[in-house]
Amino acid sequence: MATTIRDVAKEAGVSAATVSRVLNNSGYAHEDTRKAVLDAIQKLNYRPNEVARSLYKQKSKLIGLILPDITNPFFPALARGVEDYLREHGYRLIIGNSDEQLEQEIDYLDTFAQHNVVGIVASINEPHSDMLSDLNVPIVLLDRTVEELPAVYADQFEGGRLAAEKMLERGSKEITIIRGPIEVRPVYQRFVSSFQVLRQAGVKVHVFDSKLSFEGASKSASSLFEFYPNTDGILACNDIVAVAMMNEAQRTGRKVPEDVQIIGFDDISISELVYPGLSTIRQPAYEMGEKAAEILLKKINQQVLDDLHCQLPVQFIERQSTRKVGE
Amino acid sequence: MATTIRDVAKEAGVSAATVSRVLNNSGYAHEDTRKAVLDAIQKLNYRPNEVARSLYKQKSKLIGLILPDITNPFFPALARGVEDYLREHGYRLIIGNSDEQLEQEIDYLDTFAQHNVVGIVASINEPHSDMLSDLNVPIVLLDRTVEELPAVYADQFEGGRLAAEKMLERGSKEITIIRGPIEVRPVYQRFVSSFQVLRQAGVKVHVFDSKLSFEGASKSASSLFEFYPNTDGILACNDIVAVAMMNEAQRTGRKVPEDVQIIGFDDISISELVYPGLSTIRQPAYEMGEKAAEILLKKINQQVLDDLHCQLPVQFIERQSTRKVGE
DNA sequence: ATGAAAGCGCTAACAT
DNA sequence: ATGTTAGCGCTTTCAT
Repeated sequence: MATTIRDVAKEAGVSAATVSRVLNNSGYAHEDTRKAVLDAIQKLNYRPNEVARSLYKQKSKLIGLILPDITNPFFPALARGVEDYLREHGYRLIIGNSDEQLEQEIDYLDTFAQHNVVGIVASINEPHSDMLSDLNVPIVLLDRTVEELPAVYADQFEGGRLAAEKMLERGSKEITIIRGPIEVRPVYQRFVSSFQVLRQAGVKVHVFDSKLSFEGASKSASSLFEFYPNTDGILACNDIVAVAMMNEAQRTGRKVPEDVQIIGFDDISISELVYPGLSTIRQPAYEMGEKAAEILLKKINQQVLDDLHCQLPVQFIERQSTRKVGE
Repeated sequence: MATTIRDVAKEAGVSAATVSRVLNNSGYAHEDTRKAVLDAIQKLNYRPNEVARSLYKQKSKLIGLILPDITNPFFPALARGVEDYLREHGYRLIIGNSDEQLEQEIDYLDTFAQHNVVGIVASINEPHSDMLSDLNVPIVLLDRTVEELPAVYADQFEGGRLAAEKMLERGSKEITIIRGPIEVRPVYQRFVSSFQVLRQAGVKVHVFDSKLSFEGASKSASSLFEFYPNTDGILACNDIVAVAMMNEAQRTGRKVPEDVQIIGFDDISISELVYPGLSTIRQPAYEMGEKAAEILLKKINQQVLDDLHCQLPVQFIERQSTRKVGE
């Protein structure tokens, strides 16, 4: 059996209440008793039971995190940002993968409530507002947005625009945009933005669909050049898809970037390691996670938020899958 | 305020105890009252407070998971396996990244205890046995082993051997083994095993060190061919490192697999997507995670384990970074 | 078959 | 400055 606050109290020759006071630095405590208590705690290696604490205070030190799929490298980066920040502030994470499934999101939200989480960070598309207000717990959206909730995300329109412009500047004339699932908002936004720029520029543009997953990317890649053999520029919806497309380009004897240029989205770690290095639009995933955590803690501590929405800048990272030009 | 068991009791016109009974299918309950309670639960959308439950029973529905670094694609695969299995059985995950740091591992173990977790899955090298027995909670090691604890891992010796043999069969004569950090046991084991095979075969073999991370891989890759320019075969400690090396090979004008063959380890998702496709030793990560979860639940439910250690098979996955031979 | 009451470990009023 | 008491929401004897 773990040591309880009573054990400590007995050891120190005081009451449980006193122990609680020194533990929480609340109320008075004579320096001597304080020391006695601290000694007893040390001696018994006592750690307060968070569950009991949580039951009484109706709030835990737990924070819920919902991500679509931790298996997609973009999300672990977010998660680490969240975790590292929260951890330093004494909070821990209950984590759940939703696979973008409403049902699973709800299921986790439910669980979070049952465990008295004090806050939630979530990458979900349509927050179930009744549910959320029901929980009555601060939430911040990550990589997703909705008008009324705090959110941290990267500038998708700028990202989409940047990708298209850089591609244009580097001379591609027949560009295929790989569009991800339109239900995933940020992915759709970057598509729209790229598409607009390309259209206005008057180049030839194709739209080709792909899932965001590894298998999906691989599958769609295999038929890209059957549909659009003259593609000389690819704007991919994320880096995974970009890498798959780059593979297919090379496999079909095309040179990258000479014959086909490719720009990805996200800047996941692997993008730097593949050959040729993948040019991409960087989303500052780790920082996004940190920022979301920071905002969440502010809300938890009732501090006022300067802005509900925090948009982080994206950045064009040029590597070797595009033809560098003097700028 | 969330609805409590008393609200339900009042609504159903019974006592809290009765509600509890129907909730847990324990003790008697007349069919009529049972129905009344169920209706009330439905009507009030009542969900029992897991924290209160956990406090009384001294055990939660939470399971702790410690991973070195979720940012390394091998671990999310494990994590998903664990999560998906546990989830189906009503358990949730508190997750923590340790960065292989003893201090953080202990920190999380502590947290887990404070939250009354009923079990732990951990990828840690030296379980702090005093601590662990202190928690008095079942644990299963994942991707790591120690004599006395249940563990799930892939056959590292076989993996190392396979990689070396396949490389030999495919004709490389001057092989560089990229050795990861020797403190990480499985990584060390695969190295030893490969090394032995290569030595016995009498080919020229170099050993070159690298970290397992993206940055580490990239850094060490950049000087590989300065040290061993005549390398015609690379055995990498994991796929990330393999991809980095493959990049460097191509960057320095070497053809893969014609001039240099490369075999990785893990078979992370991206390995299929890079060009050329990376031949590798597959560890069944997702299945490992599932298996660990399964074993943990068995322990939690006091069932007997057939074997303490569960070793899963590895497999050589041949793609295009090696020269296929008729076999 | 059901209810009353105690208690899981902790904290916060309230006394002293 | 410190102790006593009640109670967070639940489960489980023990009565009835």
